[in-house]
Amino acid sequence: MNENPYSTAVLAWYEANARDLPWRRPEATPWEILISEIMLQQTPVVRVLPAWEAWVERWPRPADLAAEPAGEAVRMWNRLGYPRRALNLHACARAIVERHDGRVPDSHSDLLALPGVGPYTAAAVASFAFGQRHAILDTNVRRVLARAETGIEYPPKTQTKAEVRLAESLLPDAPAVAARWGVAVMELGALVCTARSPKCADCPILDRCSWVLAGRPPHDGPPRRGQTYAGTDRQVRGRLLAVLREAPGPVAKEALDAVWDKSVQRERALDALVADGLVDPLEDGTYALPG
DNA sequence: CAAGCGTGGCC
DNA sequence: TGGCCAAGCTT
Repeated sequence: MNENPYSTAVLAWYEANARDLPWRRPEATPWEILISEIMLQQTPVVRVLPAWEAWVERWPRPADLAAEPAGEAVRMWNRLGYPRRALNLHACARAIVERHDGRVPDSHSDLLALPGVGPYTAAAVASFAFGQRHAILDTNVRRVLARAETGIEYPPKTQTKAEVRLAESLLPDAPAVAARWGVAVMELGALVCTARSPKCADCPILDRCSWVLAGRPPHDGPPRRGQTYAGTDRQVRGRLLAVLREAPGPVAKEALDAVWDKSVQRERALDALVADGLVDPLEDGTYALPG
């Protein structure tokens, strides 16, 4: 068998422990899987589940979403965070209709050309939706490989070429097995080999984990970058957009002004939202979600 | 390439 | 309590 030293154990563990997520079911369509992958970017599964259900019910095919104004996607995004992704998904739908006859493309390069689809998401859709052989390297896999292979607690802050090479070197040869392997390692990172308090007692490759064999040395080097939020433009953007999402139609400037005291920062945030295409300034001085 | 981009839950 | 973290992408 053309498998890496972990694959049998990890695949068996996945069979027994994988969560029953709707986008993993056999009947899930490539479009549904693409929606899930965009939603899951930097967002926990538990928060994605209800949003995903609502989206696939309302827009079961790319053409259904493509027929709507972008603002409807932003409104449906609700509080998932990073609302730019709603715009991206809407633009994906229109690109898929215009360039790919309404079907999610199956080639990695075509996927990569879609808005908001980067190397990870393109590989994930090609692998999970179409059974192709691509290295899956997300935050979960990076952490598992850092520990199991490299023997360090956390991967580098930014993804390195060495990590990509490592992930590729571990990829089973048969596409179907490779696809299974990719989702299995992700799941292992999500459920067992977690960032804080990993559940090593439940790990199927504990006896081969370089980090454990080295005595679980703590992370050294610079502290990992923390995200600040309170008081940032991001928080202001979030408040401004929330007002627009919750309103049935265009809102007056005064309603937006009420969400933040500091006018300079508030105006900067609003301008940025307009520049990003998330907010539409209307002729009469009111603001709306994009048409 | 490092910074910017939302939101909420957890320890 | 508050920093950390969550299936990244874009510029």
